[in-house]
Amino acid sequence: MPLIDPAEVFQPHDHASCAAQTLARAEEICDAAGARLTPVRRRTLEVLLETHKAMGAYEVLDRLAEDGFGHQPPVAYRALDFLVEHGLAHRIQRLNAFTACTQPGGHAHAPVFLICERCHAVAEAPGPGVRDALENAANAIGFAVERAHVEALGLCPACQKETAP
Amino acid sequence: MPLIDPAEVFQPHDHASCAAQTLARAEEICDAAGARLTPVRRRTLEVLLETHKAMGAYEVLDRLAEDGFGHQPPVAYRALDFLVEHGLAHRIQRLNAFTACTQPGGHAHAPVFLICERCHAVAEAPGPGVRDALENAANAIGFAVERAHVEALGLCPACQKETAP
DNA sequence: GATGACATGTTATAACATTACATTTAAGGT
DNA sequence: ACCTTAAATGTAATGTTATAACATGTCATC
Repeated sequence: MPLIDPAEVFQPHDHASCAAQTLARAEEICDAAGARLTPVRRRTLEVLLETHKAMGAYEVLDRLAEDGFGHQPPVAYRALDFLVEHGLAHRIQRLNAFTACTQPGGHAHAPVFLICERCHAVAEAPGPGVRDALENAANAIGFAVERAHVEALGLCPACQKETAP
Repeated sequence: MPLIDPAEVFQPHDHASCAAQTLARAEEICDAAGARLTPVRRRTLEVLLETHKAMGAYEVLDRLAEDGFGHQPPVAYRALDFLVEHGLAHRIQRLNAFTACTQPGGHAHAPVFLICERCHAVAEAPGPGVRDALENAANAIGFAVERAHVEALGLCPACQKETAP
């Protein structure tokens, strides 16, 4: 039972509850892993959860600084790294930016990212099918995949409607 | 008939001929497209072709400067952008770096990249299977994919042997 | 030989990321 | 409670990657 359906990310939804539930789930995950969701880390996740767009580290940093945390880059990068390590956020390579995980603990930590070029929202689609295909392609030449980044650029359902007519 | 088999990239091979053939093919492609493979651009491609590792823009820039071209970042970025636009090179998002295309004109311009974490070589495997799986995952939520970056990290065949025993 | 499109050179700066070191905080053992 | 230690945070300095903006040069075409 995903917290939010991938398709809903691109549509208006009860975002307050979407964010609150994800945050609650994040706390459970940290608890279970014996990891500490400290104030900066928690606040960083809250900031990322405000939007489904990816956010740059410096934008996060500005927000943290406003809240009284340090205003040097490592403050943001450390918190973001923690979140990524624990599967609570993802780095979007294509954008050099970060986004809160919408499925923490979900689909085997191997999502594919769908990045809308018009509204800049980022959704996570289930990755297993794509991973399998990738494994096949790699195995065919003897390459052993450890992890993969799959990022698609295109138009989300809502923006397709806006653009076409 | 690919210029070089993906698997060979990770093994010793006649690299001089590999590079020369690719360069020749690049010239044909530019000709056919009415694009000009000017001295900087050609030299940039030659530099990338020296190795199957991805190369950062500033490393390329240094090489160009040595050869008497300008030594400001745009010199390298413009040449690299040209090569990428014409399918003669690829940007590897994960590494913020560039690599010469080993299959110019080949497998529908939709390769998946295999990045060896030990020797840092980058190979291109045929992407269609992966693209199809990605299309399926995206279509399921109404997302229209325009292009995608698929990058796998792991160990190439040669480095698996080196590491295991 | 003027025009216009493309390509290159150069300056400056923006945007993203890390190293290194000092200080504080929290957890566990005695 | 107190000490020890590991983890987390703060801060300064710097490194790396990328682009904007504008000037100059080159070349094909008319």
